Amino acid sequence: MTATTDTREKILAAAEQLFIERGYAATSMRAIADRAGVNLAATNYHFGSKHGLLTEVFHRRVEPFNQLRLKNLDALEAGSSAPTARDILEAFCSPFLQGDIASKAPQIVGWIYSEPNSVARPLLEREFSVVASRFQQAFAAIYPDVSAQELRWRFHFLVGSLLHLLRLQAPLGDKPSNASLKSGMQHLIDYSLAGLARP
Amino acid sequence: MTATTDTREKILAAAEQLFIERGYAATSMRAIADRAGVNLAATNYHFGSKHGLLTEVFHRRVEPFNQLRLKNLDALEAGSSAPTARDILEAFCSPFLQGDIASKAPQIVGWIYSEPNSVARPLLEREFSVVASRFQQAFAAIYPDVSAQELRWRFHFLVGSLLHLLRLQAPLGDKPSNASLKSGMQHLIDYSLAGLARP
DNA sequence: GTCTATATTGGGATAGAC
DNA sequence: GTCTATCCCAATATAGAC
Repeated sequence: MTATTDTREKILAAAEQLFIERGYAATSMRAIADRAGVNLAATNYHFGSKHGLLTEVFHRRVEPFNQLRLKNLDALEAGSSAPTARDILEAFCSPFLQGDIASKAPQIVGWIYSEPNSVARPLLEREFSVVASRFQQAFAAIYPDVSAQELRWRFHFLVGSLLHLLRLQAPLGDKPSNASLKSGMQHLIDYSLAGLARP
Repeated sequence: MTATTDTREKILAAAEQLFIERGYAATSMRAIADRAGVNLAATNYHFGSKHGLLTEVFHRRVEPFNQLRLKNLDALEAGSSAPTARDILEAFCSPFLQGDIASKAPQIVGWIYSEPNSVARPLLEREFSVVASRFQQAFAAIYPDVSAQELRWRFHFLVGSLLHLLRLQAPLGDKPSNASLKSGMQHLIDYSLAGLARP
């Protein structure tokens, strides 16, 4: 690593943390530069603008993460036996637990959905539309007697529960931790299966 | 109505709309005053500060809304026959559909949960902790064989699905409307019942 | 690639006239 | 209760030296 990428990385890490904590609009470039321990001008040199920095912060976590989701799904569909709903659900959710690949991905994804539409929409469309469509198709193959519209609703509610878990990690009153995310994900899968797999 | 309350109301309505659209941090007092058609100084006169305005915008929608939820629950528990899970779920969700009482409440609630913790937490604790606890108790009475911890998770996921519905109104790809909120709420209740009512 | 210094704009809040 | 005018500070972004 040269000093160049080092500065870049420090800015990205600081911005990521502050966006998660305070949101995009409430985070200033000054605060980012301060926490990164770099000069204010370096932020604009490397990313052009605050919005450019936002795009990069989001993309570098979510892109490899979504690749992993799709790889999981490919593996299931290439298998000899047809995947179960639980298999698909785990392919969709479990990457959030693989800390080595995307330790910050849960918080990044939980955060971006909470931004106003003007901020979040373009990023969501770009990064998630393929994944959402692939996984909905996978569920559709399992439940041929459920209408596409009904299936979209069920998927919608699943995503809502997942995002709420990613954002708060534990129910109000409990204190969040890495353990509670892992445990919560198991609860989520059991809960969601009941809602997804109805006649 | 005197001119006084009129100005107050115009500011509240404008702030409410802008907070929903852009979020708290991205909304300036100037933008609020402009949209309300009042002078900038009037905003500080009536609410002291931007944060005071936020508190009032939130409270005036959510307070009567939560009262209605609790009234619904009281009525159920005072009835001769024991309420079903569906009864309780409807008591919790249906106030979002009563446009005359709380036409903006769905969007307000959907929005406040998306604010950073520093903004949202104090408001959430103040306004929702009683309601959440009452409804969890009601579910606990129905499912005595499910542990309190497990029940908190299920309630947590239900709230996540509900908030996602309130925020986006329709699945990605569909276009949102009042009709889709109403229809979505029925889908949500069926979906959530399956997750809540497991052995 | 990184710094200092600064241009420029917009923010929240208030003093004081009416 | 409402206005005008303004204070003071923080924001994004860039110019230009090193």
